[in-house]
Amino acid sequence: MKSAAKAAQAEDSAETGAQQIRDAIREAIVERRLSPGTKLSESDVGNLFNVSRTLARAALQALSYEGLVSVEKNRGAFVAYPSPDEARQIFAARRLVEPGILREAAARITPGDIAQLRQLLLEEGRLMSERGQTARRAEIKASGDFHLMLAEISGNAIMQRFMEELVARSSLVIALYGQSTASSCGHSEHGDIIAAIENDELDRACQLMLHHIAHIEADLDLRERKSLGLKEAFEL
Amino acid sequence: MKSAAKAAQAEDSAETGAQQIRDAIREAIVERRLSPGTKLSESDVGNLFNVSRTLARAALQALSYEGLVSVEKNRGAFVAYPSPDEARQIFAARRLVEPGILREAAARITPGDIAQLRQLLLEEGRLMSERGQTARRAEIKASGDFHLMLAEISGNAIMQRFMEELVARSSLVIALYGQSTASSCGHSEHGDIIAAIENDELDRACQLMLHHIAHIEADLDLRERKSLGLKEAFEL
DNA sequence: GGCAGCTAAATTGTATACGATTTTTTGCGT
DNA sequence: ACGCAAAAAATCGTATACAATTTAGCTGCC
Repeated sequence: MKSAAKAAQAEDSAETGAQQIRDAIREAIVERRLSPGTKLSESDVGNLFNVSRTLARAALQALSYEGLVSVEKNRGAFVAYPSPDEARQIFAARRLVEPGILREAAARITPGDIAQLRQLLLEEGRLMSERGQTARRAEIKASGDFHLMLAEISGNAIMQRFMEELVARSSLVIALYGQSTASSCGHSEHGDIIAAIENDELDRACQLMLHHIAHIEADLDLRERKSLGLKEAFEL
Repeated sequence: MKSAAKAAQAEDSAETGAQQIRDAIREAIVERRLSPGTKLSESDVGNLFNVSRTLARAALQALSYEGLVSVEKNRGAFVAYPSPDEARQIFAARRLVEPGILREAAARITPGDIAQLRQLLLEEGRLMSERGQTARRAEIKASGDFHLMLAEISGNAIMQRFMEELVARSSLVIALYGQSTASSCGHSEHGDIIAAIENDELDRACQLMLHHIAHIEADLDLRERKSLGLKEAFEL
């Protein structure tokens, strides 16, 4: 079993080629193989995937709707470079919606769901102890998948899609402003949340979730880095 | 002053022609000049706006991402026809996020904002008493603008965009499943919410908001209409 | 040496063209 | 008449082509 919680397209198939490209680029962004600010020219993307610029462009447009790339008129597309203010808004949004999602998920959670969550947690822990870039990237994804799975359990496809966007953008923010070496320190917190759900301590679970998000945010250094790339960079 | 709460593109200009088409079609959908299920072929859209299919397609793709149109592979784009279940999810999402938005908005609201909200309310009331399709459509939009303006006041652009999507899709749902003749009965409820905010009765304001959403939802008749278009339609 | 202005290269914006898939129409047989 | 099969029309998926804009490089002048 590969990447779990992806849901994929149960439909007849991969609707159009652009979707695949979009997904591939998104994955690369979320796993931080593409750094914020990297230029994604339509021709390059097209060549890379052996498709025409038309499809490349469509994929980039789609990613722009999700806030993962920003397209500037007549200048091109770049991996999004969230400002500190954007970063704050992203986490404010998560604090706003995740407790609600948690409540809805708890209301309809099944033993099978809990088992799956635990499995995810185990995987996450295993990756944490492993070495290497590959493991690190997988860990980043697994950490987000926990939140995504809760959204999936909640049964609300709209909130699920919204959470996918928020988690992806969070990854960008952490890549930019994160300080701690550990990609997502709060591994144990995930476990605590599951435990609280199992014990029907709903309010406590929400509290834990809020703390968890706060912890992630506390690890950020949200200060305007004005690139300082000219004189200042050599003045020290 | 025209449609208020639109924010528009403060940037240098209308980024690309596709955006304009997208906005025009979205407005038509939200104002219910386009009914759910209406086919939007790329050629027709292109001809209508005197642009190539390329731009028409881009606009439709964008609308598809917002959930306002659904594109079916090799079949075309249609104005979205939300299922009863989708409708429930849309309103569940609103119940989930709107109280939170309200809280954030209340925390940073200014007297000027309140004045604007009141103005919006006045306009809404004026339209309610007016006759004619045009007034009806303007009323629909004004009713949504109240919720949108709260999101704008909250200062969170992400939540604002999300609310824009939810409000637009709500309009589709109401068009499909709404029963009452009044487009949005709860006009007075908007006023009550503002009053509660002014009096710093935050919890009450949230309660009112939840009731307001519940009222809108209560006006829906969410039952699978299976088109019953052949025999059944004449058998009664 | 440095800067203004112009020219050329690269990149995006939009249109058109062609192949693939679906839908409709036509026509035949029963 | 009815149903079914094959052809025709319409529509979407993708590629290519051309125009417009930006960026980089260069020349010449100060």
